[in-house]
Amino acid sequence: MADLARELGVSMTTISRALSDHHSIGAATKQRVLKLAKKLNYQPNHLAAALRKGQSRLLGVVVPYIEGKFFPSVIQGIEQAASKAGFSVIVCQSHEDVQLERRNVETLLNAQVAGVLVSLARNTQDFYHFDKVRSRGVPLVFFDRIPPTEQVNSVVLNDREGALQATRHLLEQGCRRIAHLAGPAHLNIYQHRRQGYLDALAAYGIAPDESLIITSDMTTDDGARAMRQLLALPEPIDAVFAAGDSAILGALQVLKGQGIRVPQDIALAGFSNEGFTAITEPQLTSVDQRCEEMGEAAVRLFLELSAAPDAPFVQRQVVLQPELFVRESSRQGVLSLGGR
Amino acid sequence: MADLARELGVSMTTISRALSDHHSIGAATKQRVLKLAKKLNYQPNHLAAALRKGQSRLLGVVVPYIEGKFFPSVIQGIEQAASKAGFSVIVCQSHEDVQLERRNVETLLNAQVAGVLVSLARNTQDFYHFDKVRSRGVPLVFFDRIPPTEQVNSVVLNDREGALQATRHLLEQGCRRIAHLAGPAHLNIYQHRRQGYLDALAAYGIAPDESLIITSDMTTDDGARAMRQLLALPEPIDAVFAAGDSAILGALQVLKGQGIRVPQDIALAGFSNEGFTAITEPQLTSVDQRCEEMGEAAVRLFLELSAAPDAPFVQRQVVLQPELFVRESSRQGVLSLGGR
DNA sequence: TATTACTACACAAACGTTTGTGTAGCTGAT
DNA sequence: ATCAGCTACACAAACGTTTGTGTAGTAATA
Repeated sequence: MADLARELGVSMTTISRALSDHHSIGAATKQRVLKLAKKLNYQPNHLAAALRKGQSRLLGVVVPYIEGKFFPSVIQGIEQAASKAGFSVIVCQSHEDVQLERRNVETLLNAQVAGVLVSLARNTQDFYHFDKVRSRGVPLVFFDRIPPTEQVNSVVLNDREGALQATRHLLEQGCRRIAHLAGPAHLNIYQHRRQGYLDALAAYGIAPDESLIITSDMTTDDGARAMRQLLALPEPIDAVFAAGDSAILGALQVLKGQGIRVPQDIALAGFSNEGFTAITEPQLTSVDQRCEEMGEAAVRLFLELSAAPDAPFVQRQVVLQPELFVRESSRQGVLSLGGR
Repeated sequence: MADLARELGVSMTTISRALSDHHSIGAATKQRVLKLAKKLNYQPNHLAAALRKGQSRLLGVVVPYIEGKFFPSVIQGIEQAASKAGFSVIVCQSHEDVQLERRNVETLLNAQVAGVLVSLARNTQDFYHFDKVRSRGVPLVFFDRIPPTEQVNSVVLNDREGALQATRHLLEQGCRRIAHLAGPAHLNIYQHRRQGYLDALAAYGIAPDESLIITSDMTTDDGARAMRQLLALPEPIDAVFAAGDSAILGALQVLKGQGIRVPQDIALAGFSNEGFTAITEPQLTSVDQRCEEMGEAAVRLFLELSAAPDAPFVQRQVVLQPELFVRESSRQGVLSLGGR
């Protein structure tokens, strides 16, 4: 900047204001500055600016992990929206551990991020570590896995609706004894998916049967275990809706191992629309989570918050609508061909 | 820091040096400073330090994308090793686009990252945008997809060895007409995999047949297309080795669609050991890439480089050994059962 | 004519650290 | 007695921006 100022015979103030399009700089001067900046290949030092302004162009993201489809896709969406707004993204993983989550939040604050986007770790039950974020006036947005009670800004999928769609779909296929593989109840998403399952049953006048609802951590193994348990029931089931695709995959593997036909004998539906749902045989019906939209929405929310830094807190929540992808594991055509 | 200095009646210099364990500060003073810092919950402003030192505790990473298994896992490894060394990671995607890659590198430099780790975009053919990184004295490490000719520090998989193992395995199963689905030749990895394939054939005294080598972008569709092309050959093949798992998946789908038995009629092997290789039927044999080790190695290399900032440039390369995961799509037991 | 308002710019302080240089007292070797 | 080499600390200048305040000159309004 000093070079530019010297070259043009103006002060650094003028340079700075010209570059940031300040109103008190004449259009002609702005042009001259911009042109010379390009010519000298001037690279602004964001660090200095951040230091002075107490705020950087970095956006901090904390996720439990970045495997599978969901979180990478959300991050993808975040990245895209953020870079459009001139922000860079810094991603941390909590590895499903509150302690690491706390450390991550500290790290991000120390990096003077402009905002923090968080999806909670599985075992996060208290939320004091986020107070510091708020008290520093840094916009805070939760996505997907959000604190159950706290007053926070968040963007979530309508998990209940997704589960309801999937379960209703199974009902429409003629299934009546539908089991549910549920996830840890203290995570909002699993709670809502379970509720959607129950609501769909209720709409068909079916009383919920607790022995058909199996709660676990939703891994493939958990799904397999649960499926075996369900097969051992005296009265056979005719469908399974799982709150996650890994679990339903485990279930599918058990069924195939025992020669039980899917969907003819038992229909399956999962949640997340993971990549492998289109690879298994039969392909798995699943609820798509609008991952990228979720990322974009989170960034949008952040931008709104940071546009009005000290506006009084108003809780905002964006709710995305899921979409059911019907595949072979539950398809009607196949069911009727199965001659049930 | 000013608070600390005032409280203890010393200068800020002393505080700063005490905190960074400078030799010219007495042990007693250091203790006092550290204790008070903890008590007042002093949070260092890394930005200011970075500005002053011209270097932050951020590590920049540029990858083509973060889907599938490979890059997320590498990033995982990077993250782990970096945080152990007190660095945070900032990830950018080039989306396989040189232009974006260039922009990403600029962004990272502007963020004053301490180092840059890069895996090249598919269409990156010139490397001027990395000169700026070097000229600023910022350590630069390439991983997996590296510039073919340039003198650079890098960590790569022994792709040739992996391909050789896979092809030799197919040969050991009795296959003799083995096709190869190759990737873009200007990317080192695909070149080496192709070479490994050729070397394995040579070791068995088999002359390469150009009509059996099909080059593409290695998507699932590409794999399917290639498989159809191979099936149309006058002389039938008995195995396919693909330089990527997506392509071999496409091939598998075509084979199953046509009722051709795998591995009895045609054996398959892929590369990457993607998650879905254990889900398909039959499960797919594939070469594992040691993703996390690659990330760790890249960080280690970076740390070495930044430990000796202005040492004369010595090209360093870490070569990781791949591991072949043999699964049903190529298993001997099944082959012999197939009665060939 | 006086007041206000706007344009166009410069001065200099601030952001929170790090670090080269300076100083003073002390120890041990020459 | 002198010098070198240590320890232990303070001063003040940097790092590259942003921004409140000040100062002119010009135009519009009262």
